[in-house]
Amino acid sequence: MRIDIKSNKPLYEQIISNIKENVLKGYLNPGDELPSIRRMAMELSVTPGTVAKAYQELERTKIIETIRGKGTYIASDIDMKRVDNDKLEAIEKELTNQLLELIYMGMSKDDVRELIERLYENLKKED
Amino acid sequence: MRIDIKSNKPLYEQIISNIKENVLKGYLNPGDELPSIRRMAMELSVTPGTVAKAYQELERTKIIETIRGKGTYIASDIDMKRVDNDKLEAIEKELTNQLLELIYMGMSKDDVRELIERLYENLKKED
Amino acid sequence: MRIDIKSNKPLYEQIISNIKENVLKGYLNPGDELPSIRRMAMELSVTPGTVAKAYQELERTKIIETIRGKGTYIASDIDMKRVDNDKLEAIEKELTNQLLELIYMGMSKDDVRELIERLYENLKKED
Amino acid sequence: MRIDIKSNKPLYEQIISNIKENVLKGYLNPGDELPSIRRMAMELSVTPGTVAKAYQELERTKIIETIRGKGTYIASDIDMKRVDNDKLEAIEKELTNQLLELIYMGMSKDDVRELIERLYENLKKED
DNA sequence: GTGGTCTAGACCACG
DNA sequence: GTGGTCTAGACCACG
Repeated sequence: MRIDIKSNKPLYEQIISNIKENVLKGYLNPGDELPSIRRMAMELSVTPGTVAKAYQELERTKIIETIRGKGTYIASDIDMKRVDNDKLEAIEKELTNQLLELIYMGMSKDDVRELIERLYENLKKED
Repeated sequence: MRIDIKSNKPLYEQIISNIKENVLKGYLNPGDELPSIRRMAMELSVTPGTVAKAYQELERTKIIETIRGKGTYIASDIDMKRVDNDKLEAIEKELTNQLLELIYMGMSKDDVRELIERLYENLKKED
Repeated sequence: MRIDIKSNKPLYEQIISNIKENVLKGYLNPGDELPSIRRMAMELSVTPGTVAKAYQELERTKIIETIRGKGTYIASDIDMKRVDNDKLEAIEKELTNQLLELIYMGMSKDDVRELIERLYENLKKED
Repeated sequence: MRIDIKSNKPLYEQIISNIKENVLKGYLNPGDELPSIRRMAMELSVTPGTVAKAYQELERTKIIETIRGKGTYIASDIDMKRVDNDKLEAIEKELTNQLLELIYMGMSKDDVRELIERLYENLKKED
């Protein structure tokens, strides 16, 4: 698991994306224990507050569960089928902007299709 | 042309996206004059500096041309075929994150494909 | 004689540079008559005020002479040997900045030397 | 580091030139931290916005890297070998104008050569 | 009229 | 603490 300190994407969001990706790929499964906040912070060379923020957000969206005094775990009832319309709309807006950029860089519809396909495949099991 | 004051996306970036989208859809064509900074600022209820920042960014990427003391125009030699590898890489990263979110919302590969197709179509001429 | 409306260099300065260059190359000689302000303005598709400003500046630096009611001429006693220390300092500063940019673009000392040589040659008689 | 408030050169451009010059001379090296926007603004008696504009421009050209919430640093992979043809053309035009001025001040080809040589040397390590 | 720069602040998210 | 965005204005050169 790696973090890019130079990215303009906030560190805590990078941590969230990373964990979600690991769940999706099957590297992390329901019930698996996550490293403690301090341990994870050390591994990534960030402050504990940053990891805490990521964990809180993941807990809020029910991807992980914290058992006080024990540890943090991937939620046992993790459900990937909840649809959040507000969020969907936001993602669509952002996706639209990125498509716009791709088109401005000279990509044809087929190029875009292919790119999406490729990115999608990279996300499913095994990097 | 509208701006969403509540969006977490900076106003000047929204202006940029809007203009790019209008060019792509054919509402704005090479040589067309854009509203002056002050006029656009009034219409959008933002400060002139915010519009100026958007225009300057568009100028740097060669989408518009400004003639000091005269006005701002869609570039006559607008070229959408320049490829910028650094930028492509950044877009791929962001796209990956958005795909991730879509999958978490329960979308199948076909759903994603369909969504992209739909967004793409919305970008081409006529909303 | 051409003017670049898109340049960020003021039009009147472009006119000044153009005339100076023509004198240097021998296309314009002491005593030669320049087009009237209105005529020059039409030829360059600029407003007469812009040409007037250029002529005034050239007159101030003794490169041209205006004889009221007759016309404007290249100064008969044009002297290219006046040294203006303030101006020299200003030019040195700007030159330094441009050298800086060239070095940042990867030019070696020899590359720079060669470039200057080439530009210098282009300035002397015959383009 | 000094700024000339009376110069007709914009303050933020002066800041940019200053930093580039310091990098070239080896006073600033890859990884070095730059003063924060506010600190630099105070030292130069300008507004933070002006320094921010300079830093952003330097970031766009990959000379510095900023880590949001942490600070601004000289790029670790600073690369001076990127060639930008549009920019080169613009610099050549400006250089031509400056050579023109030098010739008008009575400089011979040798004088010009010498001047360039001297300016070039001043740029390399140690003032 | 136009765009460009700048001030003197404010508020924000991130760490 | 840091950088990023934005306001509400000012002044400037150019045309």
